[in-house]
Amino acid sequence: MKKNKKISMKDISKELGISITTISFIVNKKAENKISKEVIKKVEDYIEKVGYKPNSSAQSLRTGRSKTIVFMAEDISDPFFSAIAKEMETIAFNNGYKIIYCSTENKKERAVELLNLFKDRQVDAFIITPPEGFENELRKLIYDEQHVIMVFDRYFDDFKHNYVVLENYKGTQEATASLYNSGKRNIAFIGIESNLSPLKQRFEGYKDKIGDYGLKEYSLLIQFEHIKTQQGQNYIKSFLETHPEIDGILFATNNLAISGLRVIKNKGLKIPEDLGIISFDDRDVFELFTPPISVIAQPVPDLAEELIKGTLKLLKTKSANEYRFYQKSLNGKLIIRKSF
Amino acid sequence: MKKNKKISMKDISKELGISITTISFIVNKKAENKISKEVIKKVEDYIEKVGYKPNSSAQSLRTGRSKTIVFMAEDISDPFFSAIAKEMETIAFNNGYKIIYCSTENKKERAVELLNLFKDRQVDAFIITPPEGFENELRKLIYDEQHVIMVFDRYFDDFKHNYVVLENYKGTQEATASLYNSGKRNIAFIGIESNLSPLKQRFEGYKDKIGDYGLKEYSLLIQFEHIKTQQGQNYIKSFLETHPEIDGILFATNNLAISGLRVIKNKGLKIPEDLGIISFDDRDVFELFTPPISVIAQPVPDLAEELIKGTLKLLKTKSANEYRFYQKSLNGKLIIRKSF
DNA sequence: GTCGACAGGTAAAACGTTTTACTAAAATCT
DNA sequence: AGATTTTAGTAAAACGTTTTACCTGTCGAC
Repeated sequence: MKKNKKISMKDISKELGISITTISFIVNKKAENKISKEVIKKVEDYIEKVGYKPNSSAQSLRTGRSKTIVFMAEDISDPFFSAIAKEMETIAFNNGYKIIYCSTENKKERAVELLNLFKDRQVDAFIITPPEGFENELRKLIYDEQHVIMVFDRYFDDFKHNYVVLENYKGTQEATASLYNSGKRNIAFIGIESNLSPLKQRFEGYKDKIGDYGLKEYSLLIQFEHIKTQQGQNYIKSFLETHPEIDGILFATNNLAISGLRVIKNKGLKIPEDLGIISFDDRDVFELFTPPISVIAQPVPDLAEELIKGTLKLLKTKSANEYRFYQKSLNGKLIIRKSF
Repeated sequence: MKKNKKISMKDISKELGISITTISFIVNKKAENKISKEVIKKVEDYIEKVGYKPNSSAQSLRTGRSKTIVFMAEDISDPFFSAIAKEMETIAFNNGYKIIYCSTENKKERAVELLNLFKDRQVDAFIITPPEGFENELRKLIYDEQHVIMVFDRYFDDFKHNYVVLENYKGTQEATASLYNSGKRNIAFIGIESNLSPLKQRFEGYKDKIGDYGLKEYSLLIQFEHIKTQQGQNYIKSFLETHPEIDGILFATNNLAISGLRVIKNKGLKIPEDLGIISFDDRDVFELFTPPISVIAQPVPDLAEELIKGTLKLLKTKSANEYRFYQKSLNGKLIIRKSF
């Protein structure tokens, strides 16, 4: 059983007869034109030999930076968010950062609670998927408390902030068009009742395109909490029964589509003959479904890269005291399968 | 713009004319029979008023404990692991712990690298899904370096350690039995070529049950890296073509089943008429598939709860210096749908 | 031979806690 | 009343870094 005393700079200092300051400079690569080559070599070799690693708590305490980023997702067990999380992880690690994840469940109170938990815990930056009604908290965080905040998936018009989002409007426009081009003329939109930017824009994209074609609008907006419930499925069911002429559906999110597909399956409707289907967000279930469902996919690796690189950049420029907003909007990708 | 100076114990001390020691005792609820009610009240009120939160870096530095747990999953974007992660998160938070996630991709080198990254970073415990060939590292970690390690999903016979796993053997026994009971007599096992305990035990469960029935064994073991690839699908395809008499398949993991279902779909085979199917691990795609696929589901919330509660318990008893192994084995749950 | 510049390095304060050992005053015991 | 214990509290060291300001010696220039 190994003697488990962690080695510190002081130990190295004593052992080598070199001051702690010098060790620190060398460890932090700030020794270049202050310390002689020989001393640097000596220290580096010794560090290598004994496997010294600086104590990160002490570093955080001294510098006020913890090399930690919090990713507050809507739901970290959702395939979309967990895929994003995984991509970010790697890049963050390679830059010496750790990521802590948490889920808001799209509840404002939960988000506030989590925020309070982390705010005073030496976190360098937040990547946040803000739930509805979170504007004011967010604004305070950014403008009053001056935290580094990257907003993901949605944004707010009323104040400037960093964000990485998707071109949602374009996405549903394209989706609606491809449903139209396959011959569908009674195209419905099933979305979520929400003021969040992506959900509104997806709806707008649909409406505008439908308007362009001079078609009739059919839409069903479901409350957030019913997306995955039986209740939600009931809404969809009666919506379809009220409008039997509907021959195409655009689902605003993958979870919505999954609920919808359950209903369609139960009712014995045929895709694509009775109903053309397209959904936002890809998931393996869509590819495996019979028939495979067409989607507007989000470019997960690109989003994740923008998110984390953007955040890292903000962190750098912040310490350089020249702050500029980081705002990116990426295009979705239409994947045509066999569902219309 | 608020003055952003963080408030510290020293500030409170000065403001209230009370020593830092006293403040510390009160903050840490160790004041009970040392400090008068009035002083406690006064300090608590003030803390409440100014929203003081202790600096966690300083706490970590002083105590050597960081209140951080690392969860090294096989792949954090896998639905199974991300579901586990999310459940653990909440419980950990409520106990004042943060979780940092990372993915080994089932690669030993990656795991070692991650471990080195975290080992010297003031982490209180590790929850690890060890990749193949990780035994020795793990043993060192536990016995030489005396870290708090909880092993998840798999375990090793050669040395004692904490774990939370599933009753995999029972699971495939049951699965094989239900395939048999539905009339299938040429039941194949499609698994993964691996020495990891769950994969071996799942295979054993199948083999023993098949032996009990006096049936012929059919099995295909795929390498880890081919599970999700086209290559893997090709293996499955030719396996099925070599043994056209197969009328039932037990898939050892969900990802394997997904690859298998793609093949089955492409070949135009009918489930359950041509082929009865059952898979390990539930996923929404199985429920939505046509026909819905039966599974042995893992009890995710229970597993997560055991994992995190077990780890927290180890952390407590470790500081109390009475260490006992925490070993739990939970039962899977057979969910019969329409696939045989 | 004095001045300045530079190279190579160090001492010590500070970051914000926790915790040990101590004290002064009050209460209790004998 | 004197000794002892209890109550209520505090001073100061320590955790392991980073960073500022300083020091010492050497060399070249004048």
